[in-house]
Amino acid sequence: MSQPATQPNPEQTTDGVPPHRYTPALAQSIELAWEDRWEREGTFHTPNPTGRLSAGFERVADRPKAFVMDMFPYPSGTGLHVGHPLGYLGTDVTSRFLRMDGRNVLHPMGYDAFGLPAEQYAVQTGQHPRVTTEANIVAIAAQLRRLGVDHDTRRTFATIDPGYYRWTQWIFEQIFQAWFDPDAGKARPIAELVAELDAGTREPAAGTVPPGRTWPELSAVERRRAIDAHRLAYRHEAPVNWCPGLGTVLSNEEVTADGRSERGNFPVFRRPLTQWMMRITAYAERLLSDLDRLDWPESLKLMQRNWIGRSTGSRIRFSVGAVGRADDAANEDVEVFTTRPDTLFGATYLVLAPEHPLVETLTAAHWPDAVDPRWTSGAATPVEAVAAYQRQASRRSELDRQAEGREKTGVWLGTTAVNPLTGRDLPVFIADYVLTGYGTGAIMAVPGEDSRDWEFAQTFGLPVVRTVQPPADFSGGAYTGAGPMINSSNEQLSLDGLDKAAAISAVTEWLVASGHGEATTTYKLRDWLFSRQRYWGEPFPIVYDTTDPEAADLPIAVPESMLPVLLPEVDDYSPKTFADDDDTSLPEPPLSRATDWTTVTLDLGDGPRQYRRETNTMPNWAGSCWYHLRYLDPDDDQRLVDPELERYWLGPRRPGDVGGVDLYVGGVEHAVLHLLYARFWHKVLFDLGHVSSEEPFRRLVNQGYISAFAYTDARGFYVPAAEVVERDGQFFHDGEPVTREYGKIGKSLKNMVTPDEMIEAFGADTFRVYEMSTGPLEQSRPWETKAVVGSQRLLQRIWRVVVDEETGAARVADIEPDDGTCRVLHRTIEAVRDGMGTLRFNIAVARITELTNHLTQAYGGGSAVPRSVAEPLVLLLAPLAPHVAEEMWSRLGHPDSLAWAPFPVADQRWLVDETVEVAVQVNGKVRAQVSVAADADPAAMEAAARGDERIAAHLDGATVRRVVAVPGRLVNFVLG
RNA sequence: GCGGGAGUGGUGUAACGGCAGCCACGCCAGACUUAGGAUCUGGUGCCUUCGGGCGUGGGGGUUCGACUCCCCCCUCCCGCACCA
Repeated sequence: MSQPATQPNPEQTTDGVPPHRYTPALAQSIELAWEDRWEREGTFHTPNPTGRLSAGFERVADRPKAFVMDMFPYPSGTGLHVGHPLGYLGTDVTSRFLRMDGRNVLHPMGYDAFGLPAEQYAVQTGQHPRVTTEANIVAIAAQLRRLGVDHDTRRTFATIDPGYYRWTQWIFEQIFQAWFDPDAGKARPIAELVAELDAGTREPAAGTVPPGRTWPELSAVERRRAIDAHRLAYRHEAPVNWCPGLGTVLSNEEVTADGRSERGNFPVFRRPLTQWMMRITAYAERLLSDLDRLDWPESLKLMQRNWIGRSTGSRIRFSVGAVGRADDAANEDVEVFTTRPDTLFGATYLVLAPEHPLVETLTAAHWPDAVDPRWTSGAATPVEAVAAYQRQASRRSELDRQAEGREKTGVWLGTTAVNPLTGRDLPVFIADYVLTGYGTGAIMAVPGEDSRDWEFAQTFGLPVVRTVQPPADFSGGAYTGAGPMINSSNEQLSLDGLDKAAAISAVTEWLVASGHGEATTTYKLRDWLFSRQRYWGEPFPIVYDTTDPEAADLPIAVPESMLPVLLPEVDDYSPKTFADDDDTSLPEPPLSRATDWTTVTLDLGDGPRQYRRETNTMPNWAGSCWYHLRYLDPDDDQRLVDPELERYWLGPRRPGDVGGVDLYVGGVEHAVLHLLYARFWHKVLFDLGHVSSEEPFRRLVNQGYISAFAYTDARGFYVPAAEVVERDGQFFHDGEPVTREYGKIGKSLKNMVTPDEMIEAFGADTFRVYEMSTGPLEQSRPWETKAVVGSQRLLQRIWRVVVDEETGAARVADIEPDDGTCRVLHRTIEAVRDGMGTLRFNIAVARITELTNHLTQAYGGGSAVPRSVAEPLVLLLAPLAPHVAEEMWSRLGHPDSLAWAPFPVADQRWLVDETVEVAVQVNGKVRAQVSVAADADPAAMEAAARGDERIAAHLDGATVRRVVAVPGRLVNFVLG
C-alpha cells in the first residue's frame, strides 16, 4: 500500500516553479488521496474491548484509553465559517497526538438535529425538517472530512435517528419511573416507593396527598396522583415561560435576563400552564458539590454555581390573622425564607409573591378604618385590590418590569402577621419584587438592612427599625454592612452587641426551641420545563386513558417493547404561533393536529383500549444529554449501553473518581444549558445503575471564538471586508474611507470566510496549522486571511527539508546529525509534547518552526538531511498537518500510515547543554553574558562573571555587598 | 450593583519569580530573477549625544531580582442581576 499518493503537478513545471514544490494544488491532491486512503483502510476505527466494534482490540489492549469528544454540531442551513472548526481541530490534533503516544483513542462525531432552528428553516424553505436537516448533515460531514479529522465514522449518528431517540425515550421512561429518595440522596425506582408506602415504612412527601388524608385512605386514582407527584419527570401546573412568538413554552435557561427568548428574541410571559417538568432541583446539592471534582474552567464552574444558587438561611413562620374577617384565620402560618434571621427584630412587614397560594385565604374582606391610601391602590376592598394587582403582575413580562425601573409596587392584603420576637403587628403585602418559586415565595421585610425593603418602605410609609449599628458617618438608607446588633432584645433573647454570625446562631437556636422556624438551604435552580409545543422533537412515550374521566389526565408510560414512539409524518408541521405580545394565547402542540396518530389502541395488560398520545415534544436538549454514551456503540438496539463498554470508556479510574469523557471541547454558551442537563441525566442513570460514572465529562475546555473585522461605509452599510485596504492606519474601500468594527463573522457583515475558500487557496493542512498557531485553544482571536500565508510557508519549508523539489524523492541520508541539531531536535520534541498536552498548539507550531528554520540553515543547499532528524520532524508535524506528514512519511519509505507510529520521545541527554550562556547582572541590570559549564557551581559562575571586562569595569571601585548566583541561570552583583 | 477573567511591539502571541518580546503576520533592506503575493538572507519595542537610557494599563509593596507574588486604582471582556 505504498504507491505514491500523488502525481507531480504537470501544469506547474513550465513556469519556473519546481515540479514537486508544495503548492496549494499539490497540497490538495495529497490531501484528497490521503483522506480516501484513511477511509479505505479504516485507519481511525477505534476498537471496543467487546461487542460488534471489537475487531482489532488485541492491538490496543495494553494501551490506556482516551475518550476525546466535541460538542456535536447543530446542522444549520447557513454552513460553516472559519470559526467553527477551531474546537474540532483542537480535539483532532489532541486525539492524533494521543493515538501516536500510545493510547486507545475514541474520537467520534455526531449531529444534534432536533429543535427549533431546523424547524424554522424547514418552515421557511417549505421542506420537511428531516429533508433539510439530513442535507445539512451531509454537507457538514463532507466539510469535516475535507479538514482531515480522524473521527471513527462508524460511530456517527444523529439525534433524529429513530434508533437513537428510541433510547432518549427510554431514558425519559427511566426518569419517569423514578423518584428521589431524600434519605438516600439518590434516585430510586418508583416501584420501591409504592412498596414502602404500602408497607407503611414511608410517608408520602409533603404536598403529594390531599390535606388531612393518609396513604391508606386514598382511592386508587388518588394514589396514582400522589405517586405521580413524586416522579422525577412529572406534569405540573405552575407559572411557566410562554413565548407566543415562538408558539412554545421555554425553560428558564432559554430565557434571557431581559425576559426574551434566547431563540428569536421574542417576549416571554409567565403563565400558569400544565407542562412536563424534570425534578433537577432534587440534584441541586450534588450538581453543586460535584463541580469540585471536575477538571473544568473555574469560570464555568462558577456560572453553574451561580445558576444553582445555593444559599443558607432560615425558614421562619409568622402567624397571621385577618383584620375584619368574619371567619377565624388566625391559625394560618406564613413561612418566609431569609438569609438574615439575625435581623428578625427589625422585620416590620411581610411580603408575599402575588402568586403565593395563601394570598386568597389571607385577604381580608374590608379595609379597616383610616387605612393608608397608598396601601389600597384605590380599590374599594382588599379582594378587589389583590385581584387587580395579581392580574397586572401576570400580564407584565420581565421586560416591562425592568423598563419600569424596579419601582416598588404592591398592595396590602388588609391582614397583619405577628413578629414572634417583638409581638408587633406586621402588615402583609403582595408585591412583585418577591418572586414565587424562590425560597418560600414570601419574605419578612427588614427595611433597615435590606435596600429593596427600604425602597418599598419609603414608597408605602412603613416603619424602619435598625438592628445593625451603622458606622457613625453612615448616611444611606438600608445598611447592609457589618456591625454590632442593636435594638434586638426581649425578655427571652438578646442579640445586642453580637456580630452577625453569633446573632444568626443565637436566633436560630431560639427559632427551633420556640417552634417558629429552623435553619434551611434553598436554591435558585428551578425544575426543568421539559415539554415544547413543537413538531421537530422527540415524542413523549406517554399515553392517557381517555375512557376513564377521573384519570384522563394521568400519564401512562408506553411499554418498553413499543419504543420508539415514532414522530408521525404530517403535512403541516408548522407551530401555531401568535403575535409576539399576545399574552392571552395558549400553546397548541402541532402533533395535536395529527389526529390519526394521537388516538391509539394499545393493550397495556388489560385488553385493547383506546388511548390518547401526549402531543408535546421534548426540548432539543434531550438528545444532547446522553450522546456520549451512544458513541460507544451506536447500533446497540438491545440496551442503552453495554456496561462493559461504559466502564472501559467512561468508568472511574480509581475509587472516588467521577469518571466521564477525558476531554470535552465546546463553546461556553452551553454553561447552564446542555452542561447542566447532561450532568443531571447522567447522575440519574448512575443512581439507577445504568452507568458506573458519576459525571459525563471529566475534563472540559471551552475553545475561544474566532472573530473578524467588518467595515462600514459612510452610509453605515457593510462593504466586503476582503476588498478593504489599509493605508497608514486608515481603511479604504474603492478609495473611500470606511470604519472598522470587530466582532462576529457572518454573511450580513460581509466578512464571511469559509474553510472551503481557505482549503481552495492553501489546502486543509495550511488551514489547520494556521488555526492552531494563533493562540492557545481557549483563547478567542481575530481571523486574518493575509496571515495564513505564514503557515503555508512553514509547510513549504518543511516539505523542502524532506523532499527534493525537482525529483519528488526524499532528500535524506543515513548520516549522523551534528550535536547542535540534536539539541534543537530534542528540545523541540519536549516542547511539542508539552504544547499538545496542554492544548497550546501555538507553542508546538512555534517550536516546529524553529527546528525547521535550523534545518533549513544547517542542511540547505544540496546537503541531505539526516534521516534521524527528518523522521521525527514529520512525526511531530503529523497531528497538526496530517496529510502532508503522511505523504512525507510515505516518501521516506514507510508503507503504513503514521497515524499509529510512535510519537517522538526526547532523549534527556540532549536536553542538557555542556555549557550555558548565563546573564550577569549588576544591581539587577543585565550587563554581560558569560559562558560557563552547565553544572558550574555558584563560586565558579561568580569567578567567570568577574573575568568579564565589562563586569570588571562595573565592579571597579564599588563595594560588592552580595552576590547571587543561580546555577544555569545568572549571576547578580549587588553593589553597596 | 454582585461575581469572574484579562490588559506585553503596528497585529496574533511567548517567557519554572532569573537575559521581556520565542514563533508568525506586517514592514524595511539585500540576493536570485524578464517578472513575483515565489524562494532565500538580514533587520525591525521606544528614545539616544551610540556611552547608554526607558519600556509588560497606572501607583505602591515584597525580593538580590517582578509580565509573573501582594495591596490600591483605571480600562476592557464575560456571567448574574429585585434570588430575600
